[in-house]
Amino acid sequence: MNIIELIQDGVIRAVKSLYGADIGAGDITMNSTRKEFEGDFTVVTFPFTRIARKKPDEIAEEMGRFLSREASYIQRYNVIKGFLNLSLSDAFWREFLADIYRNEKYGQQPPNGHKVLVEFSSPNTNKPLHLGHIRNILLGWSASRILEAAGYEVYKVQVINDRGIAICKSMLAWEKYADGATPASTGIKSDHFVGDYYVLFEQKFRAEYKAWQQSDDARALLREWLASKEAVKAEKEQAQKREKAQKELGAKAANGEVVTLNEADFTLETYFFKSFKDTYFNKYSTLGAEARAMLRRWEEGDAATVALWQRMNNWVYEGFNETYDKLGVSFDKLYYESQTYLLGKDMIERGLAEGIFYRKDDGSTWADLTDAKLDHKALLRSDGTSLYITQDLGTAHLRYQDFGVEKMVYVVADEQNYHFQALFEALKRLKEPYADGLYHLAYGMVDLPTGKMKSREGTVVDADDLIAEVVEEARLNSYERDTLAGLTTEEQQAIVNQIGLAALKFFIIKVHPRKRMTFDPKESVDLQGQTGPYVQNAYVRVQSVLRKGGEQALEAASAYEQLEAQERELLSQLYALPELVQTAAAEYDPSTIANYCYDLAKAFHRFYHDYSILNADTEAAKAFRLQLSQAVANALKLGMNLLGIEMPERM
RNA sequence: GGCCCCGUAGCUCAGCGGAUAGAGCAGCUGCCUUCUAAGCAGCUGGCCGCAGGUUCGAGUCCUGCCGGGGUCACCA
Repeated sequence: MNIIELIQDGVIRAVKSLYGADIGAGDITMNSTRKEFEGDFTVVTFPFTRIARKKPDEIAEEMGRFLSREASYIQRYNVIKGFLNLSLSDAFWREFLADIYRNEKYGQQPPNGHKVLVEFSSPNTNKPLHLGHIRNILLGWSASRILEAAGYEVYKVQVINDRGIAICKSMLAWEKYADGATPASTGIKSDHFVGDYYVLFEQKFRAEYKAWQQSDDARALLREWLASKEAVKAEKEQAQKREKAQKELGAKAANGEVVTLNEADFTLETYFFKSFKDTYFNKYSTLGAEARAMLRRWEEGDAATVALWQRMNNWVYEGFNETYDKLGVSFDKLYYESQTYLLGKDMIERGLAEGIFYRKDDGSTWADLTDAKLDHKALLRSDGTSLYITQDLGTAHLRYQDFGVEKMVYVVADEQNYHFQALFEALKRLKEPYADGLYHLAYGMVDLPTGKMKSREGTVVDADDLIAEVVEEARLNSYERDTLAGLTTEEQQAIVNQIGLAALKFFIIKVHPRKRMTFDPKESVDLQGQTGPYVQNAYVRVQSVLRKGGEQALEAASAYEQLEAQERELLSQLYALPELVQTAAAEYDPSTIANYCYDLAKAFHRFYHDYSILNADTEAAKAFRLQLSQAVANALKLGMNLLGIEMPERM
């Protein structure tokens, strides 16, 4: 029995003995005592008023008297209104600390024999990784680590979208304009190199489109559309958009920014050509035709095309791996869409045979999910080719065959919530054995202080740039402080990396995944306050004390009486760690771990400031505080590692 | 319009149905001859979007409304 269960048991006995009623542990409201009151745990006595027919404070008083008499682990109690604050005995805390301070695994659960797969990152291969991917990667990695700590055997995978029209655009642009240039010949990081050709394609295409807009064909189409009733609707929409833009403008102007409305954005012509872009690409564009031809050749297995595809994708992978290395993440297995996109058809056939799915007259296959409050979902095109969900069904099944996992977690942005609901529902209806263990770890988009990231407007924050920036900031700070003197350049660089990445990672992970977040680059490189480096600093302070203290015989701690309130506070926080890890795993929520680490670091910084460890009044106090510091450092290291953040020994 | 998510201090975010709603940043003020000041302490700052309801007790649960976002493809 842990202490919480012991107290609950005591309360149950108290209620029985004092009021003659039987209650269960679930009837007891208990939390850790707020900092401003004395005590470790608090029992709320309001709920017992009906049973006891007494006032809450009387109940608390009677219960407190009972517990301090009957339960040896209770040292003192006090009553404030209906709250019974219990202080555990010094002996209890001493033994708890002696138990854990050497245990670097404290907080982790032993293996539970269950397997879980986590999919994250899963980028397209036409562009380098950006800030949105970083949130995805950090959440996925952290969720994986947390599940491991909760006892699961975890498999980390990604699905790489290596096929389709996007990569063909890069390929085509490279073929047409690169003149044989390579990442090696240009010295450009290889994924950026490929991304540059994607951007180049878009530029050339846009120029082509713009020129075409003046053609007779285009003018005729525009005239025709202007006469349609769609244009009437569009007119209203554009007017609304203009109004909204004007309002935002007003706000900016009040801030002293000088901005003007671009009237051309709100004309019907602009609207038409914007909405016509895809049609133009597919029906009129020369470049579009060439890109689609390339896609067709790829699908037919044309050797030269496949070779180019292979070559460019490899460049991208090489670049991605560099970024993953910098972020300190890795995967157990990669799935490539080019190899999985045909999977799933058999499952759909089976579903069709079993009457779970149905086929429309036009030959397309559908799932009717309306009774699950979802819609009808298309599973196969009328020509029998597969869709995104077709592949997802197949990939899920394949992964089950590969790893035999009972659970699968998909770390994917929340814009795909509906897709995953439909996918999970379809898998459930197919009676897949893992169907009840599916979870979509959905996260909100990352905005900038200036608004949404838009690739068209060049406001996308590049992952590599961002990492370099936070590390550089850490380097400048460290240089100013001059605390790393005596270390080699490599050692210093390693520490500066750890600090910069801690700032970035902590800044992103501390926000609850579900929430859309604003990423302020300026704040993300902050090294003070509620940040990763703040937590690291608490750990480093402990290491410094331990170094100065040398080898200590810590048995004297058993003679330490009268723990200080701040020591109890730290112990109480340490006590909460194992359950916190399990909750974080059950809820797939790394942000709680980040907040815990911050709270613990904060409490330690205060303790460190207010009390001397090495110069404590007695040998017992010194030994006890060394144990306590060690335990705090272990907990911080474990917690931060669950977030994918490394701890330096000095900083 | 239907469904889903969000709304807490000037800004970014915490907050298990329980006590006087908390941090950080920003602003102002103190503390380094003492274990690393990437630290500590103090001040300033709140109709927890609004309105009802459930409850001994609601920022937290329920309903409605308002505001923001997402999504409603034989795209991914």
